[in-house]
Amino acid sequence: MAQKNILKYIILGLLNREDLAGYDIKKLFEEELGDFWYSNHSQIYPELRRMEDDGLISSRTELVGKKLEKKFYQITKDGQKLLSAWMDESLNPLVPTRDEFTMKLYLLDSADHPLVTRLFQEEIARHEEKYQYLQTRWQLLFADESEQQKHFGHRCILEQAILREKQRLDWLHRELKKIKKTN
Amino acid sequence: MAQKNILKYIILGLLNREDLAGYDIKKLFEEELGDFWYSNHSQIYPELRRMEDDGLISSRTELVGKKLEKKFYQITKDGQKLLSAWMDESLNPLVPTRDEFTMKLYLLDSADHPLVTRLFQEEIARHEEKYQYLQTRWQLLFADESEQQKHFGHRCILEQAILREKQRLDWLHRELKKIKKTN
DNA sequence: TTTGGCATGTAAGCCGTTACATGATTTA
DNA sequence: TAAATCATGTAACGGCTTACATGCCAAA
Repeated sequence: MAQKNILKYIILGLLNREDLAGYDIKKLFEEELGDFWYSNHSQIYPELRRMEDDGLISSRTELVGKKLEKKFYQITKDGQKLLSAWMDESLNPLVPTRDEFTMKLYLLDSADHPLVTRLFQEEIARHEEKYQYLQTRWQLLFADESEQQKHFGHRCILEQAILREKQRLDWLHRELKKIKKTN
Repeated sequence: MAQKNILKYIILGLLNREDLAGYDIKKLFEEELGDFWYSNHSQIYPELRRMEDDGLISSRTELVGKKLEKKFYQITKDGQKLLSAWMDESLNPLVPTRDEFTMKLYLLDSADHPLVTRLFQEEIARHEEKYQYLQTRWQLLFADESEQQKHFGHRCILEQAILREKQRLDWLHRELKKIKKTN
């Protein structure tokens, strides 16, 4: 059984707000949700088909231009029932994070190891980049105060992601300083 | 290809410090590393076998009691080479977190929804429990100052995990307060 | 003597990634 | 008109979880 198929419920949740095509869902993951959930299109399309077979969603086709077909899905009554059951359910157990940086640090097993500094610098650089990107995005989307109240969910995710990066960076810088002192 | 087989390198890193049996590795994941890496024993044992077939590790058997056999693995020269190559390599791209709580919150799409408060309370409760557990563990292991200098890696992981839980809890409490005000 | 922990495996199957594949539309 | 983006799929495979399975040892 492996993990619960949570993607299914997330798709239901998205379709519960508006009709979407597979491509739209993919875009949402890339541009809005990706920091807390992500699926590739190669997982999305087959899932949509299965969900339609199961009667959780239905589809209609619209033309883009003259030939290109876009398949919009809408949630059904059954889908809504299943969605609200999931919403009512208690959360699944926390899955353990898998953090390659921390494991490397753990395995070096000493603050003196010559690789430690480089490891920190690499981790700092990648989080710095991400942090900058997220900040730019926030400016773009929510700097205008009239937008503050709208997009509750989107803002919630983006701000959480920004905070997470900031806290990570702070910790990394603190630890690196400590390490440099002892050497 | 999916993900890189990082478990392999972690096992190598562990065996590079001391000989271990599969069960010992399992125990390490459960008691020491679990917050930043975890694998089930059903993944560990076959992996060890493959690694031995590939000449990265070798094994010897010791008796526990009169009949029970325990298979200790040690790292080979080839294993050490591969380990140090991995250590020198740059980190793999960050994998996106999958966070069911945040997705549910996102999908409720409003601070007013009756489920929001319950959702927060549930998330707070589970992180509170974890936080308490981790704190107890720190006390147990590192309260004695003579232990402070030892176990660099273990302490690093435990303290990181504690900080993460604390920051998460702080955020949850802050947001919950905000939400209650607007209602 | 029973219970819990030690110790090592195998099998089925889902989740997710990577790669393969194709074609239309829009934009620079 | 070329490049980027829109749009939808399939195939192969590895990682990981869950469940099945067995037996020994130590401690209460």
